Amino acid sequence: MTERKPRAARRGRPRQAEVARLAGVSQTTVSLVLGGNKQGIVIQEATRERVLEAARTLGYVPDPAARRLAAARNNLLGVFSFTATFPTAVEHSYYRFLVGIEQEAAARGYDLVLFTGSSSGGAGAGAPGALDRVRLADGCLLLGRQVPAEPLRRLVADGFPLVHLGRRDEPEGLAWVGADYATASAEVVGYLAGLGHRRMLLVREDDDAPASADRERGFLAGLAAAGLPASRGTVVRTARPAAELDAAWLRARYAEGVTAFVAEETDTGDAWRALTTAVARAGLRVPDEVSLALLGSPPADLAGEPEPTGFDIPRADLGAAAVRLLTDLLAGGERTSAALVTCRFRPGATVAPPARPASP
Amino acid sequence: MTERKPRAARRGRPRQAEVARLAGVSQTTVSLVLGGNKQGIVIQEATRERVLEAARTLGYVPDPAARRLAAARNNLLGVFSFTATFPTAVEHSYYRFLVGIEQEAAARGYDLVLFTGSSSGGAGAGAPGALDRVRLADGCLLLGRQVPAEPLRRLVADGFPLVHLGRRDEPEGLAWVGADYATASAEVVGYLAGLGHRRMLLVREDDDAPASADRERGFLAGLAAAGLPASRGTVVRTARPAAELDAAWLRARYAEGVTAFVAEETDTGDAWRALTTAVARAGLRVPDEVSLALLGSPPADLAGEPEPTGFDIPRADLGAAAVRLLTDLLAGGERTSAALVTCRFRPGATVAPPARPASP
DNA sequence: GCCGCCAGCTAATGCGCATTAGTCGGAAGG
DNA sequence: CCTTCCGACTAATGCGCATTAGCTGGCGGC
Repeated sequence: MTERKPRAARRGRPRQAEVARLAGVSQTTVSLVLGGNKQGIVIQEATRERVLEAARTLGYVPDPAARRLAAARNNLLGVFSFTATFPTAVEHSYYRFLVGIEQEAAARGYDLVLFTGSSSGGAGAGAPGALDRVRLADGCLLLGRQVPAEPLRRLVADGFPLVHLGRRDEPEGLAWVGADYATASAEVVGYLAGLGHRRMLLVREDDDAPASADRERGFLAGLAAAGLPASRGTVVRTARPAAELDAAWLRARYAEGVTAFVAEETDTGDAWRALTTAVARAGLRVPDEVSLALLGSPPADLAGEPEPTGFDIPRADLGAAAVRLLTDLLAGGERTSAALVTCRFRPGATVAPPARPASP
Repeated sequence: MTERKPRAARRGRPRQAEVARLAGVSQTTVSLVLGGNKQGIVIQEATRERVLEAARTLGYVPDPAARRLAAARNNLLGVFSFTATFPTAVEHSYYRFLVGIEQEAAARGYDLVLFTGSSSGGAGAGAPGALDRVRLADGCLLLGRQVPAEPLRRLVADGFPLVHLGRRDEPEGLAWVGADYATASAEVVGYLAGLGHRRMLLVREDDDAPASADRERGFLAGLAAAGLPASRGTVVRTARPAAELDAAWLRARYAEGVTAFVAEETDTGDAWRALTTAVARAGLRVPDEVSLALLGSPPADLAGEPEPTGFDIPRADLGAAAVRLLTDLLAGGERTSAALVTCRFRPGATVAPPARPASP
């Protein structure tokens, strides 16, 4: 008469009560044995064995929701992405991150929850309350820029462990892991200077993303380190590089003694594209007459071209670092709120010593 | 005295009870109002408004864990992989699957759990009980061949919803989604025949994977459909294609009137590799003198080569189809246990009409 | 004038687990 | 011989929500 009539089909997923029955102990004991027994309650080895055996027999796996509800943890890390990274041209960037995330998570004994509709940029990410789903996991990795501020703020305020991939200062207290663009950019400048370039230019888009600012900072630091001057025209900001950086412009700079042009990587790769086009139209040869460098990776459609000198963002490392930070937060909650990973210098084939002596 | 002393800091997140108090109703009513009230219980508009207002005021957000606990489902689909697919050369195959899986899962309102250590082929996949972790999800997708039979059998026996990507007959009752290699292979043969080829060969590795068998079946069916004969030597089985299929062998076949060589895709791509190498060494030109076709995708390292004629496995579609099947199983459990997705023909550049009339 | 009924709620219960108070049968102590 | 204590568990409780049984007060019907 007291027949169990579950509301939703239970799929035969065994619970602790079943394990307990099989082992001839109470549900509490099962919880104690399987949960690591942080209370230090003494349990006989034989009993422990019986419970473990029973659990194995039944294929018991704790219910994450229940666990969560009872204020424990799941060994689940969330991954939530706000940009439409999955199926588009930028897809590899997401995948690379994922590879690093996956490996590090595995190493630390966590499984991953991919919050869908987030990575495909579909309805999911924008829907109200979408971000709240991450509360199922113990903590969550965030990627992308278009983060809805308000829900995020609340999550952070509630103390939910979150780590953003990429620098992000927005909600106070949000942890992040970024690439060290500044150092890598300086390194590229150093390389150019070492080859003998005395005058070089940075082309960047006209926004104020931290990533752009960091690169400019590094670029200028690199110049300073090499003892090279920076004038007004050393950093070129343009919203429409394709239109403004034409052959004439490039020739003019070349005539002024500029022998190396450096572009920042952007979503579209437009700065780099404009630069290569302009050089070609100006009839200058790379790298014999003009050296070109790219502060990041080339756009996918330019894969066939000669490899640009510059640096690569170690996406996998970045993902791994983010997982490390997140699990640290979970473990003890150091207030370690940020970390930088270093980019790898890429020699490439677009840089050579300047052909003619630099003008004064 | 009855002061609330939560075990884990409650982070000040409001719950339904708080909303209820503020609105002057019961927690049940709040749940009813906010939960969509699927029971059709009548609630006065004024009350509804008050509740909504209160919820808004407090910034109430339902706790997903509690919600899932109460509803006895997680809205979680698992993804478990047995092969070391993640960081290796074959990585794209895994990624492609994932793209399709992700999109379809998102469309159906499921999140994904990536069981780690499975896809990275690390300790995870092999460890005892590793497969049991999937019970955390409502159902699970399986990829890879090296599936531990016993745990899998139990899962299936327990009625846990599982779908394997790729054909698989092993444990009776396991659902799967595969690519229709047979039809696609026949199509390639038909294409060759249509161009005038009268004698062609299939090179396959010496194992009995369903995938290989299907291709052979399709190949032979294609021949039959074109009214072409198949003799003993029409299908070449070899465990070491690189060694056995040398220039001499190829020249001999060519002398016999074979104008088209077809290779099956394998993990390593060795059959295709051997074929192209042999043709080159034999001094024959592709596709002018000899046509080559590949039943599948070329290995990644041969990406620069001319695109092989053949077909592509629609991995994303396959992933999506698998999710569809799995969610159907979850929803009502049709005993739909298998599905095939069709492969896309790829014209490529390694096939042309035979240069000389086919010998009898 | 009593019954039944219905609209509009509320009380109670359980999901699966972790945790906190016991409980119980001895062994040690006096 | 009775109290204390301890080892080894178990009973009970609550997490936040959904769901299912009520419960209540008014109104129409006969």
